[in-house]
Amino acid sequence: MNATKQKILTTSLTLFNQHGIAKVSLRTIADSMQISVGNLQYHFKKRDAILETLYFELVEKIDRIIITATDDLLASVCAITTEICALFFEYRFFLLDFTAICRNNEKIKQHYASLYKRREAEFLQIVAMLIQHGLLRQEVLQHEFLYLFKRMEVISNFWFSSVLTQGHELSESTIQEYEIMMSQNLYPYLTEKGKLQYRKIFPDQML
Amino acid sequence: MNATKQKILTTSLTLFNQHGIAKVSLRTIADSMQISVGNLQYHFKKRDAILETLYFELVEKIDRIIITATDDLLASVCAITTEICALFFEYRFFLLDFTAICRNNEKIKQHYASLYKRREAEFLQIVAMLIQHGLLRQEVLQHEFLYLFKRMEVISNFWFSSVLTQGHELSESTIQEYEIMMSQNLYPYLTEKGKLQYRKIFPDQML
DNA sequence: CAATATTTAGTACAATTGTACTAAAAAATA
DNA sequence: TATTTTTTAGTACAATTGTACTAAATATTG
Repeated sequence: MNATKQKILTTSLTLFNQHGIAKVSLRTIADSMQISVGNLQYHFKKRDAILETLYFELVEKIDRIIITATDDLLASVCAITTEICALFFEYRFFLLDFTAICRNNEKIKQHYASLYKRREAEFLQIVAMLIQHGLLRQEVLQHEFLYLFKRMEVISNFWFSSVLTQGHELSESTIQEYEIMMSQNLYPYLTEKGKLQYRKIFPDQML
Repeated sequence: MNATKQKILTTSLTLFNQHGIAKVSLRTIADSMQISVGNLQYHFKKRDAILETLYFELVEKIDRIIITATDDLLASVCAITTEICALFFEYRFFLLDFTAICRNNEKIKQHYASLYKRREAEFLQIVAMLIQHGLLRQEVLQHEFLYLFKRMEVISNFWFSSVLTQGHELSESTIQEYEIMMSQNLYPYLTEKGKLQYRKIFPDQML
């Protein structure tokens, strides 16, 4: 990819993360990297083209993570969580304006809707595997793990937003808290065997 | 309160819920209720004044709910959840643009930040009571119920947003799912006694 | 070198926004 | 009724936005 085009993307990402999409105009981006708006527009005909490129960049990076998951199950599920969180932080602007973006961009909206379904299926597969390995207990409520997924997805997508609304800035500790929240969310569903492994992965969390 | 002023609020609420804050200008509101922008501005000097009034309206309504909670503990906790969800739905525009609002409005931002802390304390108090009544088990992980609160707060504030990003419209079933998610979130922490009561409250959820 | 394609800058424009301001109309008050 | 206050409409304005368009500069190619 063209060097200018690439720099437009990284500059936009930085500015979006810093000030939120709504407050970053094409002029803001152009001024920030000292090129003309005309030049910027030569590389991205529509403003939304920048957004979409960044979105699919993120999606692709996440997909690459998920595929590489293999060996020790519980540990690798936790590791994936960590990696996803890091990526989410890198593209945090996106999550902070998630609803607005989906409302204004049909392309991203539709893509995420189908992505969500795919992720749901993948999650339930992992759950099935965890049960098979005797790490997770059986369901005792209707669609218990489906709702667990839904909750995890909300937390995953909106935890950064939540932190901001609490009046804090996003930082390293935000990421750490995210990981604790996600892992603790899983904990009550683990079998004794699962809890034993959990203790090894997160010794600091134990009382 | 003045009739015109009141109608401005209800009209704004409807329009905000329908199209999102960003797409509702002062002219949109004025045109919709067939008054002049000048008149609108007479009642609300700043655009944000409308927003703030609606916000504090919601806060007050929620406060009234929480205070009236008394008797059968687990059931009333669930009942409160339902009522809050109904109010959130009524003012859903607010949650759908929560981060943007907090970024742009210092007054609301600061108020919510302190409200969050208050709610956290209240939640932990209720947890203590539930434990005392033998309905909730003791903590086994560090800050386990604090993180449970954090998760509940994220889900509570961003569930509607999440549904929209999944490509669905908000409806009655959205509210129902919210209630199931929130109650199932609590379930794994209940004692045998607590689970027994749970079964009475949500017989449909049992396998 | 000459010709062509790519990249850049600059200007212009139409649309929208929040808000300030003025004056008329309506309501309240004395 | 007279006058004072409240409410309403209308106009104007400055700022910002995304984007279209033109022409110059630069790089590439033959």
